[in-house]
Amino acid sequence: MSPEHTQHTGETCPASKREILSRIGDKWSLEIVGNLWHGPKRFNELMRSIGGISQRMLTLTLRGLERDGLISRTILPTRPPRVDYELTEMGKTLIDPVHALVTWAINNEARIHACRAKFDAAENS
Amino acid sequence: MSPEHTQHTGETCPASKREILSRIGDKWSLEIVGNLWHGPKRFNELMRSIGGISQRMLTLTLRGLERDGLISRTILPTRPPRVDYELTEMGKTLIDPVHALVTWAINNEARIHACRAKFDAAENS
DNA sequence: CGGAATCCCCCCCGATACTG
DNA sequence: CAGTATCGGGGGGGATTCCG
Repeated sequence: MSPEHTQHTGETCPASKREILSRIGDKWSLEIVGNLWHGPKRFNELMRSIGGISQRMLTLTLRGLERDGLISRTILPTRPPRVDYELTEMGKTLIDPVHALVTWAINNEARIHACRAKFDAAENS
Repeated sequence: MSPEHTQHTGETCPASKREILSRIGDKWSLEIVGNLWHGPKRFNELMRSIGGISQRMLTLTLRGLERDGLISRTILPTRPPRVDYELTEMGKTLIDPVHALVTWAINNEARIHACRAKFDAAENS
């Protein structure tokens, strides 16, 4: 164990890295991790707080994250049934990197939209 | 300007954040940014170093990143023609967050595959 | 060399309906 | 409440061909 910080200043890393990145870097996974970093949430809680995700995609993405060991799924034997989703220890190590990316997105959103408008105007000339 | 670090501990940020995230979080954008953080590269240079990307997707993704103001495209009037792609100033601010994510992916790849195997074995029982 | 254009397949994903 | 099942379209993306 203890993969000791794989020295990696650039290139390398063929397809497997990309596989992992597209797993956690897809449209909904980042969102779910972002919505779980305060603590556990239930299915419909996630559904509401994410907004715009279909039941199907929420289920599928949660399954994928669970399969990868990033979140845990706990069934509470209450009535009505209740299921809590929570970041695992490994999942929690994702918080910092994801948070950095989310913060970047928020801070640069306006600038990006400005660039887009400029670019589109230029090519329509 | 100067969006001064948007305080953001969790939720918030509706659809626009997701739009930006899915822009840079798609299959190829992260890869391209990762391959440019050492300096400019040419089209076919990127093609080779990324590996597995089609000409079409490289073109499309580069256009998208250029449109968003994250990379610049410079045509050198040499013979044969030569085109350099390079991170813009805003693009360079992406290096740290992306690098964090890539490092995470590399360091957790083995563990994730182990989790997957375990999960798949469990449900096939 | 660095593209643009066309064709076409696959699968992602939303909508809807049903279950425990 | 928390899912599963099924259908169907839309577009992501590969292969190929042609251009400057």
